[in-house]
Amino acid sequence: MSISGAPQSESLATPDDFPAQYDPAATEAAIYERWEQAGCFTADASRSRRIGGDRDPYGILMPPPNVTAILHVGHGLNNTVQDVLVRWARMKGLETLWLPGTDHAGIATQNVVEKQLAAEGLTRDDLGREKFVERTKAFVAETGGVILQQLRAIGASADWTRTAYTFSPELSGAVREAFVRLYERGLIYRGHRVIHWCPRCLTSLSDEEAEPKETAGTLYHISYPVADDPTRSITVATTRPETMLGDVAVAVNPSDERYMALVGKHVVLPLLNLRIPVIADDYADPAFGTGVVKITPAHDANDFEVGRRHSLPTPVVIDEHGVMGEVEDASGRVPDPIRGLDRFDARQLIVARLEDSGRLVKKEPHTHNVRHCYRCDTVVEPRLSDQWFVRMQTLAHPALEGVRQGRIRILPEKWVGVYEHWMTNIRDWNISRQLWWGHRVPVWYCQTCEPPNNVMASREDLTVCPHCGSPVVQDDDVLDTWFSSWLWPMSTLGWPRDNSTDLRAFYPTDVLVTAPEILFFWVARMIMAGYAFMGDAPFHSVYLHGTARDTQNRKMSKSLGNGIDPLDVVQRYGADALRYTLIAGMGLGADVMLDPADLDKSFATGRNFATKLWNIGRFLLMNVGGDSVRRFEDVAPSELARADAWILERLDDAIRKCDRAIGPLRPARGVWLEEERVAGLRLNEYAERARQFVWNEVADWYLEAIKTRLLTPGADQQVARAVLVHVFDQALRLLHPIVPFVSEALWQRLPAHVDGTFLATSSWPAPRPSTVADARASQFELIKDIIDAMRRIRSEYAIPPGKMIEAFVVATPDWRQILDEEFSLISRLARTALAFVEWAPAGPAANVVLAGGTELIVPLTGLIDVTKECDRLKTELGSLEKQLAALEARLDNPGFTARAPAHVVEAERIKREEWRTRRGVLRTRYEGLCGKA
RNA sequence: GGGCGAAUAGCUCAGCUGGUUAGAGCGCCUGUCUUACACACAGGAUGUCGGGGGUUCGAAUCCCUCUUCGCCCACCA
Repeated sequence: MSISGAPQSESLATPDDFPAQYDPAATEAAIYERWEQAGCFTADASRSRRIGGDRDPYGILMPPPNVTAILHVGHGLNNTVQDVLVRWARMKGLETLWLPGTDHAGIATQNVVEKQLAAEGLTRDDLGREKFVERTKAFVAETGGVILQQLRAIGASADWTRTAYTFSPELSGAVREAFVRLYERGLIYRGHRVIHWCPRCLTSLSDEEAEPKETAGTLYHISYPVADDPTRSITVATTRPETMLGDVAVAVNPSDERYMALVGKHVVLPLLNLRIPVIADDYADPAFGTGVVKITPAHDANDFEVGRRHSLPTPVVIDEHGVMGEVEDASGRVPDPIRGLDRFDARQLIVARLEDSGRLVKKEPHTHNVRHCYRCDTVVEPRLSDQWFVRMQTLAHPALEGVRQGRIRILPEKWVGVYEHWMTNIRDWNISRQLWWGHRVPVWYCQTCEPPNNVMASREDLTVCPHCGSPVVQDDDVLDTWFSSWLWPMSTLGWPRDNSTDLRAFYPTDVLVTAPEILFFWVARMIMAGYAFMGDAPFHSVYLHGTARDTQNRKMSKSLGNGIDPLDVVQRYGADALRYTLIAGMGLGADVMLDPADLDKSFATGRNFATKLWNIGRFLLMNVGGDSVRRFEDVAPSELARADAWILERLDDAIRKCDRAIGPLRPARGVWLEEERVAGLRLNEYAERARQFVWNEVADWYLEAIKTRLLTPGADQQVARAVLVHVFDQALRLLHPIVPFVSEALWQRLPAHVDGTFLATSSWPAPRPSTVADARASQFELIKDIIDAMRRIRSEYAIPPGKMIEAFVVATPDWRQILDEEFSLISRLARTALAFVEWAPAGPAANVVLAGGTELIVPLTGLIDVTKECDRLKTELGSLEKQLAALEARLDNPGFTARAPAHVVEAERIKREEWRTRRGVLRTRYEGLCGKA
């Protein structure tokens, strides 16, 4: 079905153009195109109040997916959450910017292109740096950003006119500016130390990029004979025997009495027959292994520190590829059969040799953490090298305070502790990568000048030295991808241009939505950059959502093959079904469980809901059609029927609850107060209340209640139509952020729709000002109760659905009149005729006591077996007695009446009276029917 | 090793500051093609709220402890 084209006069639905099954495939793409063409998602910076406009701004920055990525369910989840918030804010009347973009993803993209080259039998070295970068650029230009197109299919209402890219000229300028500023502040330095190195990607990695994985390894105990006294030896324990070729000492704890006498003496390094000293250092833990630790400064970060403290040499025996060799200061340390071996093969050989020479004392299984490259999973090798580092401690301080003082909140709150712990123990960030794909380190070296003039960080490319005029060369390294990502909230808005309109209009933004995995990689660093460069946090809320998992609780991933393709879901059930299912199934921070093997079941919730919504629209249009409808605003309160009053009250309640679930737009006073700090962002609660309203209140009750009125021409018909259209319009608004497509499709067909207007840019509903409770609304509750009660009784006694029965009502005159007026409604929905009596007739009967003491009596003569009814009454009476006894005991308890809040006690008293009445009724019936108990 | 979190219906989970008879979706059972919807309607069943102890008039909710899972951090070679 196409929503465009058809003039209003023809919008009266026929079964042909309005099938019972909603067909998202025929609807969604066209709607999205119209939104985009109409500029619904384009933010107008000039309207931001911050630069003199008429609206409060609202901003969300899309976590940029890798430029080579294709959409997976994690993206779907992440972007759906953002889209719900953004659409909500937009409807709330804020000038809303959702800024999309991609990340050039240094290692990841380089790996992809290298794989392509490998398929052609080439390496990056065959091409050379320049050509390789050209090729990668071409690859990105050709295939990159597919994911942004895919995001449109799930309805993402991002401002595509502002799409950013971390490697664009603008953002590259920001990267360089940030680097130079930090360099000038002395916060970036060149460090010579042991860092994480990936021997496959041939680059260094930050601590965060080297992921620890628990591994079952072996702890080898090796005996090192004491020099000059071959009868004695000490035993060291290591998991990496191959590094012993680089040993320069063994360390014991200075307080360890076992080895005190040996400190200052030497031991002989097996295999090499090298004399190395025994040193005392606190690093050695007497309780671990043998208490002796071998020191290999070039191949272990801790050993490096020990070596530095004791001025030890740093022989390098493993090269950049993870192959054994005398790389640096290691002359004679790598004997022939070992040289040229891969590190793991070398381990085997060395262990074998130690075994042969009797030096291997013991092998014991040992599980420990081994770090792996986060991009290619290769075991990371600690490597001594020169890298660029950012001093983090000064940057961390304001970012830590920002969270502690409530400028920023992190939800769910359990992550606050994790954040604080990381921030207080923060270590310097290795930002240089030995890659070709990325922002080149903006540092130039002059061969002629003396330090410190020979090293220059510059905003502009340099060719000659500004000091001496000789040619300069640029640093070969590129920057960590995250060094551009951490500037995202600023760089995408135009930083460092101070006069950037977007920056002034939208910084700081509002909510950052992402997965907890990148809390340190990205979120914490963005906060630090925000304070460092803008003097303020980049957002006030961090929403960390869960992960999509399969039925075995495994994270969905490409490598496990247990993923769900969101586009597949969109194609089968529609984007709305995908979105609704994800939102409804996701508590704050909780994981979403989906079954990749049974999409039908996984997405039934969303699909069914979209269909239900569709059918309500279908009902409305079949009844109201193209006829003119009275404006709801023109309907006087006195014209409203009880059902109208009731549904309007439910609508107000739904709006309030949805608003409360989504929460405050931002902190009321700029800083989160204790009571609002955890408020909102409960999107599942919002979805649930909205669903309840539409399904359980509008569809199940209101629609059923007004069917007769809609079919009966007259003034009341017009009232019913007006209320129905109004209520459904409001419901569509309420649901639009979650199910944008079907809601828009239906909204466009509402009788009063003005051509060219969109639900996406219409206003969010507001509850009516709360007034005194409408008595007629609560009267409708009683009618509902009666119908419910009748349905239960009918079902319990297996009365055939078609059979009309009669019930007697004992009620006060007020209620009697109300029920009399609603007779046809009750009789239609409960298939029961009501007769009014002063007291219950004799004979077997079912009865129910309702609000206001109204008693409903259904004679069962001819319908049931008396013995059975006696049993049933007895059981019911029994359980009532029990519950009543407990209730009475509670009310007799002086502690309860004294300490419980008054309204609780009052409620209990009322309940006691109701139950006592009910007990009396049941007893009378029982005695009348079955004799004395 | 340190820190944090979770355990509620067959499954996935709500249940916020302790207070009517603990809820939803999916699944299951019974009935129904009731003129919007069988992707529906009406009704129904199922819970010692992980075990134990404590605080309280009152505990799924607060405290302690145990068990089992999960997450984060950490240089124990």
